Amino acid sequence: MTSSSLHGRAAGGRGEVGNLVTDHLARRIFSGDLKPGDPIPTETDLVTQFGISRASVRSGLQTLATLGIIERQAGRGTIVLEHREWNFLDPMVTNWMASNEAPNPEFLREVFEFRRTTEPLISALAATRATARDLLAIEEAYTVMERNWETGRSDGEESAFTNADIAFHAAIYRATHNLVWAQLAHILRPSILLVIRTSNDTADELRDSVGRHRRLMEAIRMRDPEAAFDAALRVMNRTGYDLGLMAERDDDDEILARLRARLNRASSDTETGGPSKTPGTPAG
Amino acid sequence: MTSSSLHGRAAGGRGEVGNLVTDHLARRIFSGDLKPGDPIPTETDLVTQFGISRASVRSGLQTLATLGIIERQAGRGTIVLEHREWNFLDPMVTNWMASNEAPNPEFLREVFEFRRTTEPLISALAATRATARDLLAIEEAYTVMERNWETGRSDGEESAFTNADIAFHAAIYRATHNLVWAQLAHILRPSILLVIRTSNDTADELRDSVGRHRRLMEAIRMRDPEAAFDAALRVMNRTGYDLGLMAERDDDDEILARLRARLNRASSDTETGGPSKTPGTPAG
DNA sequence: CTTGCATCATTTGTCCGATATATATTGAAC
DNA sequence: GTTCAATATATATCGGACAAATGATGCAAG
Repeated sequence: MTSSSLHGRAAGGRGEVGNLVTDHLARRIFSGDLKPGDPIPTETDLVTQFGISRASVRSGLQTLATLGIIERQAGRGTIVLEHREWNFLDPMVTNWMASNEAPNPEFLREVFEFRRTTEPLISALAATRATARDLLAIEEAYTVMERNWETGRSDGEESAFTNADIAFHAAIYRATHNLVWAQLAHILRPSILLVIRTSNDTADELRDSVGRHRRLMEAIRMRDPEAAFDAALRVMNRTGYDLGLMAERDDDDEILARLRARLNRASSDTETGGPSKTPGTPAG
Repeated sequence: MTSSSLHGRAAGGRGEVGNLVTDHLARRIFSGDLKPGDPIPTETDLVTQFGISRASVRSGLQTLATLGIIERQAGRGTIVLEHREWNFLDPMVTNWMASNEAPNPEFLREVFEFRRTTEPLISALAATRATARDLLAIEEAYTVMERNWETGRSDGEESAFTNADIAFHAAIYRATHNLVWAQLAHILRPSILLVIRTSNDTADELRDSVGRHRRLMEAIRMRDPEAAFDAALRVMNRTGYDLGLMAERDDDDEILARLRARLNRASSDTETGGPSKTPGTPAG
C-alpha cells in the first residue's frame, strides 16, 4: 500500500470502541443526514445504541469536537457546527469527505478549484527541488497509471489507476519539500475520487490524461519549472473538463498568462535592503 | 478582539479541566522539551500532578492524539509522534506554534516559504474575486497598520500593528472565496509573530513595509491581478529580508518570471475537449 | 394575562474504583 | 542460549455516582 500514508488512521486505526461512534456520526454528518445546527443524539442514547460505556462514547465525541465538527455544551447538548468551523485540512476530515456516502459537491468543487490554481505552482517548485527519491516516487506512480489506463477507473474507487493517480500528485506535493504543501496533499483523495464518481471517461480521454501526466513528470525530471507549470495546468484543465466544471477556455488562464509577463519586469524589485548571499537550491 | 476569529478556541475554550493537560503538554512539546519519540508522563502521573481525575487526563490526551501529535498504545505508553505526523494546518496547532515558548524556527521558516511562494497567487485571485466586504476588511486592517506604524511592533505580540498585519493578510486569503485558502489563513499568525521576534525593524523599514502593503491593497482594490501578484511578492520579499531568510535577489523570482513568459504561449492549450495531439501511448 | 422566581429535568463535565487488554520485562525450565 | 510462562506496567473500557450548566415548567405576585 504505497498510498497508505495518505489514508491516515481514519479514526478507526485501532479497534478502539469510541471510534465506532466517531465514524458513525461522521458518516451521518458528511452525508448530510445531520446538518449544521442539528442536535446529536445524547451520550446516553449512544450508550444504549452502541452498547458501550459512556466513557467510550465521550471519547468518540471528543474526536469530532477537536476537529471542529461538533460542539458540546453542558446542559444544552451537542450540535453540529457550521461548515466554516470544520477543519477541512485535517486528514481525517478529508477522508470522510472522500467517502462514498458524502456527496458534497460544494466542498469538492472548492478543493478542485484550489488544486487547479495551485498545482501549476507546486509542480514548478517540485521541478526545482525534487530529489532522486521524489522522482522515483513520481515515476513509480506514473508507471502504474500507464500500466492500468485501459482498465482505468472501472474497478471503482480503489482501482490501481485511481490510487496511482493520487500517489502521483501527492508525490509532487511532497517533492516541494515544504511542510505545508506536504500536508495539503491530503486533500487530493477526495478531489480525485470526485472525478471518478462524476465523469465517465472514454478511452481516448483517459489516454489523453495519461499523456498529460507523462509530460508533467518529464518536465519535473528535466528540472524545467516552466514546462512543469505548463504541464500541470494542462493536467488540471483535463480534469476540470472531465468534471464539467471548466469550459473549453478559462479566463483564469489568461489572467495567469498576463501575470507572468508582468513579473518579468517586477522581479527587478527584489533589492529589499541590505546585502546577503543567495540561499541556493534547497533539498540537496 | 477583532482577530479572535483567528485564535480559534485554543483547547482552553471552556474551563474544561482536561485542557489543562493538553495545554501543558503542548507547551512542553512545542518548546522542544519533549521531542518526537520521547515518552509522555503516564496517565496516573498526570493525575497526581494536576490533581484531576484520570478521565479528564485522558480527555486532554486524546485532543493531542487527534491532532497527530502524540500516539497512545496500550501497554507501551504514550510518545510524541514525528513532526511529519502533526496536523500543522489545524488552528490549535498553529496557535501553539505561535506561542512564545515555541522557538521552532524550522517550522516557521517553512511556513514563511510557503507564504512567499503562494501569497502572490492568492493576492492575484483576491484581486479578481474580492467583494466590497472583502475590500472593506482589507482597508480597515491597512488603516490600523498605517495609524500605528510608528509605534510599530514595540508593544509586543499583541500590538495593534501586529494584529492588523495578520488581519490584512487573512482578509486577502478570505477574499479568494475558496474554502481551502480561507482555512490556511490560520498559518499567518505564527508566521507573522516570527517576524516580530526575529527582526528589529527600523522606522524606515517599517514605513517601507507599510507602503508595500498599501500598494498591494490598491492593486486588489483596482482589481488588477497582475499588480497584486507583483505587490504581494514585494511584501513578502520585504518580510523575508527582515527575517534574514532572503537574499537581495532570490532565484525563485527568476523562476517565477520565466514561468510567466512560458505560460503566455502555453495558455493556448486549454482546448481540453477532444483528444488532443500527441496523447501518445506513453511507451516510455 | 404577564412577569418574576423557584423548581425540576436534561445533558454534559468530572470523579472514583475496578477490570480488561496490550506490551515489555523477568525468570525459570529445557 | 532459547522458549515460554508469570509478572509488571500502561492504556482501554466499564459501571456508577455526583457536579455544573442549561432549558423548561409551574407557581405566585403584580
